[in-house]
Amino acid sequence: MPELPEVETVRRGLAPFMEGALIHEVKLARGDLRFPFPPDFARTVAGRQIVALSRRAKYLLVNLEGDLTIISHLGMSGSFRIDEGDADSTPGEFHHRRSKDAAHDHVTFLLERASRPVRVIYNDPRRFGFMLLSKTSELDSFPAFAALGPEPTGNLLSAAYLAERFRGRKQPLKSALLDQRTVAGLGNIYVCEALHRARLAPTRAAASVVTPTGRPTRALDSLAHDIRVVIAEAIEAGGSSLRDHIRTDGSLGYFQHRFRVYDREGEPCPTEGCRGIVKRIVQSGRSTFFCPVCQK
DNA sequence: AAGGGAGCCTGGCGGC
DNA sequence: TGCCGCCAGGCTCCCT
Repeated sequence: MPELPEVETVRRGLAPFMEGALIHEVKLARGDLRFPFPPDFARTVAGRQIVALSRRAKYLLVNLEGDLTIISHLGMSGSFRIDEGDADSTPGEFHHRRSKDAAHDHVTFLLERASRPVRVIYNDPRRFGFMLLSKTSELDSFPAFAALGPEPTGNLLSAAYLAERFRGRKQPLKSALLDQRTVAGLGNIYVCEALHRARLAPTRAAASVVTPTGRPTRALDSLAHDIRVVIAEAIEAGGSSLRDHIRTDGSLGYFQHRFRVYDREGEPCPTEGCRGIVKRIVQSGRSTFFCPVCQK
């Protein structure tokens, strides 16, 4: 499921229910997901108030009082959902979905917010996700965060920065962009989409969009811009839902309808005036979708 | 030393 | 209908 726009959508969906809430209890259905939960995870977290929900790259951060943060990663199939009030009074459709998925409900947060009970449930069939703890004051030295590149939101991501990263690198643009040290939060979908918008072939060497003096080419200017735009549009659309519900209320994101190439093998290239057909290739074991005609 | 591939898991889908 | 192999939005480790 989750690249940056999907995690940001989850954060926005959870925030109204979680920020300011008191954690009464945490129930773990098993001792591990991708990694074991930290020792005494439930006991350490219980009794604290949630100060804020934030995000770094594809990580959701639950900032608690007392210099403690839950670092949550959704892996490939993780999702959160909210359950307000009595468990018995949930609507039929919701109940149906819940019972179907219950085998993969791994964590339940029992919260109280504004004197009302709220349950926040983490579900993850493939269990590639995880939850860890860090002192809030030491988050920057968390191993996965130490080397992260800039966020593609706002104006932090510049062509000059990418030129510096790409200079001298033979690695294909696709893999260079999937590397979280280049840009934080990009995944397979949005890398394919950004490269198409910038009309750059995913197989092209990263160094080929940098001039001999280390400056960005015009194509790289475009790429830096297109990455920011595609991420902003996807967040606006509530992310992309392929086979999973991603929003905390069970509704779907709709950016998947705006994919230009991702999962569109064999379809006509959407670039105006281009007569190409979207092609699928495999790079580093991952599917890449692109137009061999207009992406050079 | 950079880059490719395997592995971690389960579920859904297409093909036979 | 049933079974089988393939594929999936991420990340880390190991090998060359």
